[in-house]
Amino acid sequence: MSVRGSLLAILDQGPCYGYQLRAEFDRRTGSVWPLNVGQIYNTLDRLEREGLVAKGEIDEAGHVYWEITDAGRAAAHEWLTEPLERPQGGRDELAVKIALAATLPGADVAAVIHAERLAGLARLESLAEAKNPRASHDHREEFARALVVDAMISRAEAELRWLDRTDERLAVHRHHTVALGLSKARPKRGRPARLDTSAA
Amino acid sequence: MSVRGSLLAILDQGPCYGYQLRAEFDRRTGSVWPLNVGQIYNTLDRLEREGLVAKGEIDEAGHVYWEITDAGRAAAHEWLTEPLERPQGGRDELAVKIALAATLPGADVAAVIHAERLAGLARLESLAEAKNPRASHDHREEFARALVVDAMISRAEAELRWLDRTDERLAVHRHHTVALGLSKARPKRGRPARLDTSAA
DNA sequence: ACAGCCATGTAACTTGTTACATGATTTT
DNA sequence: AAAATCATGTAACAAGTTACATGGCTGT
Repeated sequence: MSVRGSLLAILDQGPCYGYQLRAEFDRRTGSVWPLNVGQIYNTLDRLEREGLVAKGEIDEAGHVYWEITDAGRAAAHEWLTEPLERPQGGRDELAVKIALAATLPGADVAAVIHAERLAGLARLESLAEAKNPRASHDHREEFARALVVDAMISRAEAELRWLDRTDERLAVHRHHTVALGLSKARPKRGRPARLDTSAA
Repeated sequence: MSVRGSLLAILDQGPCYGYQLRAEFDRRTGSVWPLNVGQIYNTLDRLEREGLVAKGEIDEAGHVYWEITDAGRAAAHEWLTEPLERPQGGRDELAVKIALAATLPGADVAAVIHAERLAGLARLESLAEAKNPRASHDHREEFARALVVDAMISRAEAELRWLDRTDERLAVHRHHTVALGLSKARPKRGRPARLDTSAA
């Protein structure tokens, strides 16, 4: 919902045309996440379908301006006011992967963790570089960039710490079995059925 | 890709039928993210289209078993081996929202941050509760649950810290202007055009 | 003249997600 | 007999993402 919400919030400041919206999004997020222009037009169409924005005038230069509707204003306000809904299946990709790996008899969890750890460190490094102020930027855009990069660093560090903790935990519990074969305790009542590469 | 990858990784252990796959996924992730069964069948169909899995035998009880193909095995291996690709537009929803709010002349950033902070604390609290071992579980499933819950706590804490830092930073820089009106510096060459609810 | 940015759009696709329909079998 | 669980599926949607087509204008 971040593109959706962002466009609404920006349009709440006044009519904009598509290409301009991208520029606004970029400015306001420190140009950290380049946004494909096509997506702007897609999203505008979808927002129009929902009655949250409307096609407005076209100026002499041919720019197609979009305006926010009352419903759109309400939606923008809600997006800002209400805390982000973490969708039901807000799965943490990394956690899923490591948890899976830890329970697969065949897999080398330590190697998986190590690979992710390296990638995390690399990411951190490039983020540290991205932190250095850019040259030609507006100082407000620079500020936005700092916020955003800081968030990414924060998250990356948290992931690394978690990976380390998990690695240790696994090392400690290594002598216990963590691996899970395909469950033999099948549902209630089909006759048992087949297979089992299990190693429990 | 976490459902996709998980199914492949599980099927790599041996053939399973749909309903069973959900049980396996749940067990291996501590039942933290309940997975709609329908999605299993959807995903299996999609994986079949890609040639990564194939419909296998049906046992006496009527269970439709799925098998992994060689290509599927390769994909599963890659999913585990290669660090997760953070997609291009790997936008951090929270960071986008706060950055946007911070640059909108009209918005009350502090309030937005405060709301997210409260939500974050609430989440942390419910996670702390979710950390308590469940009764009837297998101890390995309990372990998986611990890993996953820990990851979520770790992330939630990181977000809270970032929110606090950001709040402070904004307070310090409050006297400087952070708000960004719609850019007057329009692209190169259309005649200026219209509007401006800007407040810079 | 040619490269490159400005600008608008379209089509297709991916992953995830829900809601619903259907029926068999257990459990109460 | 009713409620719950097992089990398989379908249809539709949401949000994001890319690749491509098209044209005008601008600076070199």
